[in-house]
Amino acid sequence: MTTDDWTILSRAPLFQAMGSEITASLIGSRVPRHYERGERIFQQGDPADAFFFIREGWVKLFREREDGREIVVSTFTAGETFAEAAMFLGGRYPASAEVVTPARILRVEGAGLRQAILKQPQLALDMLAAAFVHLKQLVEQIEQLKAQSAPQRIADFLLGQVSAESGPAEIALPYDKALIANRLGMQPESFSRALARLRELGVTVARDNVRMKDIARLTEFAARATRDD
Amino acid sequence: MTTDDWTILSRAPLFQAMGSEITASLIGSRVPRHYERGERIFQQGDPADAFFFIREGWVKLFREREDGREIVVSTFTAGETFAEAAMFLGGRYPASAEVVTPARILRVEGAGLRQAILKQPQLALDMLAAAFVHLKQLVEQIEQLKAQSAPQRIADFLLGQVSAESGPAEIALPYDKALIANRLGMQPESFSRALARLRELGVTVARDNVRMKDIARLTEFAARATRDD
DNA sequence: CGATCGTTTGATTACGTTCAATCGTTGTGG
DNA sequence: CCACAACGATTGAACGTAATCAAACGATCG
Repeated sequence: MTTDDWTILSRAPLFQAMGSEITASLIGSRVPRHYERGERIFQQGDPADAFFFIREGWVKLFREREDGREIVVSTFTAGETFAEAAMFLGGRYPASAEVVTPARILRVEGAGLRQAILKQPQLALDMLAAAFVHLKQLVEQIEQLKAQSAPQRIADFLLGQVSAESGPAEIALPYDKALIANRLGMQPESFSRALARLRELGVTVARDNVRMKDIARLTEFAARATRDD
Repeated sequence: MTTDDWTILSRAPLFQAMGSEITASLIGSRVPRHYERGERIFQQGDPADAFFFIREGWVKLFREREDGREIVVSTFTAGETFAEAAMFLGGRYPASAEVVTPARILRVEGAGLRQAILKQPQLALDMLAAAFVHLKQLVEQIEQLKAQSAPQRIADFLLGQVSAESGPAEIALPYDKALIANRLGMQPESFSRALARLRELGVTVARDNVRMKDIARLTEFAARATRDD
């Protein structure tokens, strides 16, 4: 691992909580592995014996249904850890994970971590905090799905990619539009059309480049009920 | 608290993990309070300084939107605890809770618990387990919302109320149909119609009484894609 | 240059929402 | 005790949104 790798890694809440010695002993001489787009990291039902840190790229977490469809539950990117909770309990992964862009990902075995916790209870609190963050995100996603129309969900998604709270902004879509569509619970065709309809609110799209003229207006639109414009 | 109260309470995973001494010291001489239908337990944004154990009745957990609509995120019933994670981190409740049937609920202050954890790290692991269970449930709900039609979600809900895996079953709906509808992400009218359409699969409804002729068939229906019957 | 993949566009359909009216039950007050 | 509100649930009709099926487009890659 390069110094850069370490810097970014130690910024992740979980590693920050662990402190550098424990982190170092946990990771040892392991380095992030390169993944190609489309590679599986783990499969729904596999024994959950490790969690992951993303150094670069994007990962999708999804459920596989009997009928073959995939339902994207969440996406993660550089600087984030995922599957900590599942690993931690030593059960089985409740979903599958796959790389959606070229990526570098560090796999961290869970065995050591479980021991570390018994020695340093504060660590458990931090893991709980991480789990709670995911929990809140899922609750918000449920609210989104139940209460917002397709264009509103897209607006929310776009707003999640910007830091400013008003004024204009320009971003690059992080991954395939079809994947965004799935994440937001709609078909790619619906995504395309709904995104086009956001033009009325000052959103212009060229390839994966999205320009928003007025963040505040978009925020307003995402929050309000469908019935009023 | 009666002996019955204690029996049921100590069956909850969280209390089971704590052991009887810690549980006793945490609860002291507190007793479950009676709540009327419609009473608020806490409000989205309140400081999360306690969690709750349901001795009797049903509780809904919901988000309140700017436009006044309520989005039900989850429901809980006798023998279950809720809001542990939020309380535990000492932040604020991310949703509101309200009693939907006459109920008896025990409020447990969080301050003591946080201290107990630092003394008994295993407890943190158990709390993490509880959080993970909720996490899985939310993931499943997201899958439901994204992948299943209204009748399928109702079928899933009904199946969640029965213990058997095949054969016939008869249950009472636990609370208002309008609330079930909201929980499943649809309008009461849609619920009514969708439930009626389940008649073809051997589901007959009279008031809040639901009789299912063939659990296995219903399970099959809930899992398969909408396109095929 | 042709093949492939991701995206867009078009036409049609189906599902669920919305608005509205009705029905049945429960509970209340005259 | 009955009449009548009040509420939950159902039913009907019209509408709207998104899904589906199908085709075309554009960029990328071999």
